[in-house]
Amino acid sequence: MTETRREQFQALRGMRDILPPESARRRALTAQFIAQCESADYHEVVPPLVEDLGVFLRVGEATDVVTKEMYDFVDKDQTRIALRPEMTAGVVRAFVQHRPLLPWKVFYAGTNFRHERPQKGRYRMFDQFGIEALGVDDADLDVEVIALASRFFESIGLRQVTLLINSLGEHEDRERYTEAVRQYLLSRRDDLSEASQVTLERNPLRVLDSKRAEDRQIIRDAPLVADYLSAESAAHYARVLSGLDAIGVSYTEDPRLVRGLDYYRRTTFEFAAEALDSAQNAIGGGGRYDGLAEAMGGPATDGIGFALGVDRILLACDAEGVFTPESAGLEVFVIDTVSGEAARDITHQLRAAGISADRRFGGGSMKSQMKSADRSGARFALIVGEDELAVDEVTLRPMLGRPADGEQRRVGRSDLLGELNRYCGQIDPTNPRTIS
RNA sequence: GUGGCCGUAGCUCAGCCCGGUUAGAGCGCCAGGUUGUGGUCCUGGAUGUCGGGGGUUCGAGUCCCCUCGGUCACCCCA
Repeated sequence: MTETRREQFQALRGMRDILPPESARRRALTAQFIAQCESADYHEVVPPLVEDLGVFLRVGEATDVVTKEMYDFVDKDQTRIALRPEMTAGVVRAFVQHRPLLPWKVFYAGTNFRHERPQKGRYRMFDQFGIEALGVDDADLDVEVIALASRFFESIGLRQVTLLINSLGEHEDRERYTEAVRQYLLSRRDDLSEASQVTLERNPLRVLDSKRAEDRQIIRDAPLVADYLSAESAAHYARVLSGLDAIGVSYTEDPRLVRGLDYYRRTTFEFAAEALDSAQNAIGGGGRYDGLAEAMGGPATDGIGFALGVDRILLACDAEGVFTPESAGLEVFVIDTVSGEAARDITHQLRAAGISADRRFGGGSMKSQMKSADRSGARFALIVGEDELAVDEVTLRPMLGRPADGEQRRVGRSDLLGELNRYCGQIDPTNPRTIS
């Protein structure tokens, strides 16, 4: 009765630990994305993880992301704050606060929180990266933004990605269209699924996204946005499409694509991974949000951006069997069967010289230390035993069977670095190598 | 938030339907075969709050309830 068991904690629901080697793979993915961004002159912005609740409410009062899924709470000073459910709102807030020169082209990579029921490819804590470009009304910017995402997917080897695209028109167009959809759906209200009838009340456009069989037929006959676009919106959209054609980015027009966030205007798009058979096959999405900066209290400023889901991209990569980067690999594993002092000193010396090295702590037999060396994947085992110690030498044993690494041999301690430098690369300490 | 399925060693799983001696396998791990040499092979070894709590029973991994977690779908979205 008095015996108490120590409670064992585990990660909260929907949150998980990313362990090696998966952690390195994610880092490599992000590095790829950053490279694409920088090639187009986008630079990183790092907004806070927490904002005033009001910032996120601008995302849309009618969206689930804001109404049901936000991690919001009252701070110690009684202000209402929230963990970000997405990045765009914070970035636009930052834009309004700092008023940078236009155009402002930024990228971000970070963690978001949404209190949803976890599912494959959907977690309560999840990473996204994306870009935002503010201050330009040119359709060619839409093309640039979309093309950047498209190039990124190609660069990591993803092939089965479909770009879905649509235009929701200007604010007024969208309003008129929404009303038309509402009227139409009301006329068929009794045929809609129960859930969609509820959705219809607060956000008619979202009904168009329903996956329920009974809704499908009705949705098919719903009014099309294209018929509600102003001449200007239609021209903008046409120019986006012709731009994509010109640079060879293929797309599928989807007149039902409405997307979940209220702030979208005109161009909207989504990337679907065809290799994913789960319902979570949207690996990214974005669009224009021309009214958002103004809603945030800033000047009327056009904007466009997208966000990509790291977890889902990786899932898609798994499904296609692509993007399996290998780590750089350990160069030397030091084995010391005497006192351990040589292992201590040599690993330090090698690392300082830019050669990656590891050893085993706690000694152990030659055999067991060799097993450790093998498991480490090291290119060379560097052996120090009684014999070597006596004559101030080490034994260098190639472990990977590469002909270029030569045969096992004895090397003088003073010649060690010179010998290894013939095989192992130097590390620039200001630019540590990453896995590629 | 709603519903289906699942939860047994570090991992993948068998055992559960038809309760009954020390709960198993493969992989991994450790050690030895090889008193200085890994990856193959052989031999041996360690490891389980059977997710947690309660109940039924002489007896529960096995049956019942609750709960937590996972998973899939819906909702929604990346």
